[in-house]
Order: sequence, then structure tokens, then C-alpha cells
Amino acid sequence: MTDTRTKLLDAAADALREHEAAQASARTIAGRAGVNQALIFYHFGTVSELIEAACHRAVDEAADHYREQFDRVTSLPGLLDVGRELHQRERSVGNVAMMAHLMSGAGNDPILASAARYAMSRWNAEIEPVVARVLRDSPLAEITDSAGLACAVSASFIGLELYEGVDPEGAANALDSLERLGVLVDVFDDLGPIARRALRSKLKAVRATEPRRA
Amino acid sequence: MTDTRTKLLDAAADALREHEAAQASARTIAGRAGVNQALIFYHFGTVSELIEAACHRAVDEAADHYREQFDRVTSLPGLLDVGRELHQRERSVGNVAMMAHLMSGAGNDPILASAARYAMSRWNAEIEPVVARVLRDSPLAEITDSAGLACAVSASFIGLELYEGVDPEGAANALDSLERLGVLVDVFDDLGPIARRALRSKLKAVRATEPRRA
DNA sequence: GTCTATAAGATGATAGAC
DNA sequence: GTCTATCATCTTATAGAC
Repeated sequence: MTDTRTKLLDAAADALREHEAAQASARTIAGRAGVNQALIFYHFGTVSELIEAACHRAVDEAADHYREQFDRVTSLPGLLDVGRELHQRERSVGNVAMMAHLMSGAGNDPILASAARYAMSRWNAEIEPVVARVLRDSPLAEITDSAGLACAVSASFIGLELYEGVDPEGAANALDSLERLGVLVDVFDDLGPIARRALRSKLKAVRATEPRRA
Repeated sequence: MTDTRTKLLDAAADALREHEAAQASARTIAGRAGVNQALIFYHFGTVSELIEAACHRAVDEAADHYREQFDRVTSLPGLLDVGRELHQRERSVGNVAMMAHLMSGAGNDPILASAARYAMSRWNAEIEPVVARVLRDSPLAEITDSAGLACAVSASFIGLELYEGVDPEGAANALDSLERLGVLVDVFDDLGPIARRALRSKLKAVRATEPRRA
């Protein structure tokens, strides 16, 4: 099972996970895998296709790993707990960095773009039903759609990862702030009918004065 | 004023603003500027230093442009309004893409990293006092610090930009969801003492069961 | 300041021996 | 399947004429 193909897939994923990304060239990846550079083209055709395959495998593994944890989530605090664990694990493993570099390079390379699209859609497919289930009984269900929220969460993860590479301390502060803001949602659910009524009337006012675009 | 230096700065910024980024090489930038490739090294030393200078200029211009608008903000809805305008303008101009590519390349190149650090700190310096002023009289001031929130907002902007390059529709949905979530904060301010009390007790409970890390 | 020419090296990819 | 050797092209950067 540790044949050349998987060696190359591992090496490509590692290259993207670490600082490099721009240095994810055929020669460096092959060197990392301990195999000849020409084998990349024999097995995968192009470097981009190797990277695509590596990311495909990585995101599938990660999503599968969290599936049952997601299934057990029934409350928003519970979702935040899984999210925090997921963020820390994926970050330490380097998968978030991989995604960030993938999306950043998507502008130049259509193959990388399709890989990025697959990765994001895969994560959203996991997150979206959980968000929907958790918000179903909350007054928040009336102001947000779960699909949009899932996208927002994914995008923010990516942004925080990039930000962390530039200013680790600031990124940690940002994450703390977001977590504390999550308490706000929690309080809302506990407030019950009073908040629900206030929210409804407020929403009406906002929708009247500021019609949504397009 | 349209000398070679500024021509090169313009061309470098444009290269980063558009799809390319990876193709922001000395030759392509010089070609875009309509000058000889060797002049980049004469005027800036290295390609990275040219890019750094271009980003420095771009973020200074943009931040100055919004300074007085930020100063006029007194409420959270007002802040969201400016944020929405800022996001759309900076996006259409391409500055957010520039930042994203800058941060993505920061891992490889220490000069790009310092440019990214400057850009983020510059924006945070503008946003942070506004957030602090707006939240001062809100019960939310007790659960979030303005510095962390400012970082979170900046990072999320970056992430959304990258996400938009991969899935434009999803990014639009995400932005809509976040905007609608902003109404939630608005409602909180209007609820007054009831919410304030509920929030305080909830915070106590959360802090007791789940001590913050490090 | 601006140009040409060029060094010195990395890149993706292929041909062909084994 | 794997290797060596190689192509054509791109890269940053410099030397030196003007």
C-alpha cells in the first residue's frame, strides 16, 4: 500500500500543509517522497493533478473523521465545541493551511480551482445539516439560513488560518472573541418569548428600511 | 509624477489585484508597466520589495479613504453600513484579493510577510477604536474586546474573498447570513436591562463550566 | 536612468534506456 | 514502473554600454 502513488500523495499533501505551497514543485515533492521526479507525470499527468488528488484524499479523510461527531451534535454550544476541536486538530495537522493555499492558487490554475471547490463543498455538506438541526428550534432560524452560515463559517476558518501565519497573537484574540460572541446566541435561546418578539419586530423594521439587494 | 517608480508600483498592485499573483514576476510586472525588467531591481532591489511597496501604498490609500467615514460611525448598524460599502468597494477595486495573495505568500517570503503584517495592523488600527466606541454602551462590551473583534472581522474578510474566487454564490450567501446575524446584536442593545441581566448570568455560568485556555 | 545581454538556476514535461 | 538525460521555458538578478 505504500507504493509510489501514495508516497507522492503524502509528499504533495505535506508540501501544501507546511509553509511552502509556492515551492510545491515537481522536484521538491518527488524529493520529499524519495522517488524520481518523472514519476509524477507518469502517475498523475501534471503536478496540479497530483495536488488535486492529494487534497481530495485529505478532505475526504478529515470529513469522514468528523462525521459521527457532527451527528451527535444537538445544541449550538455542542456545535461550537466540535468546531473548536476540529479547528485545532485540522490546524495542527495542517489541513486548513492546505485549503488556504489551494484557494489562493485557484485563480491561476483551473485544476486547483476545482480541487478547492470540491473541498469547500464537501465541508459545507457536513456542516450545513448540523447547523440546520441546531437552529431549528431557535428564534435565530428566522433570520439566517443554514447554508449561508455554513459557508460563512468555512470562509472564516480559512481567513483565520491565513491571518495566523501573519499575526499569531491577533488570530488567537480573534478566535477568542468569536467564541465569546457565541454565548450571545446561547443567551438568545434561553430568553424565550420576550426576545423572540423583540427579534421579530426588529426584523420587520430592518427589512422595511433596508431592502435586500438584488 | 507618472515616473517609472509609480508605473511599476501601479503595475505590481494590478498584478496582485487580478487573478494572477503567482504570475507576479519581474517580467510580467515590467511588461504591464511598459518599462524594462531590469528597472525593477534598480529601483526596488528585489521583486518582493516592489510588491511590498505597492501593498504599503495601496493599504495606506484605502485606510485614509475610510478614516473620516469611520470617525462618523456612532452605532453598530452604522458600522455595518460602512463595512458593507468598504467591502464592496475594496473588492471591486481588488484590494482584498491583493491582501489575500499577500498573506498566502507570506509563508514563503519574509518580505511579503512583513507587508502583510503592516497591512493587517493598519486596518486593525482603523477598525479597533470604532468597534470600541460603538460597543462602549452595549452589554456586548462585557463579553468581547474590541481588538479581538477587529482582528476577527479583518480575517473573515480575507477568507470570504478567497472563498468568493472558488464559489461566488456561496460567498454571497455567507455574506448575507453574516449581515442578518448583525441584527441580532442590534436587538440586544434595544432589549436593555432584561437582556443585560440574562447575559451576565449566562456569562457567569459559561465561565464557571468552561475555563478559558492559557 | 534606461537599455541590452546574459548569467545561473528552477520549472514542467518528455524521450528513451532498462 | 522506474530511471537518466534532456528540452524549452521561465525565473531572479547582474554587468556594462549608452
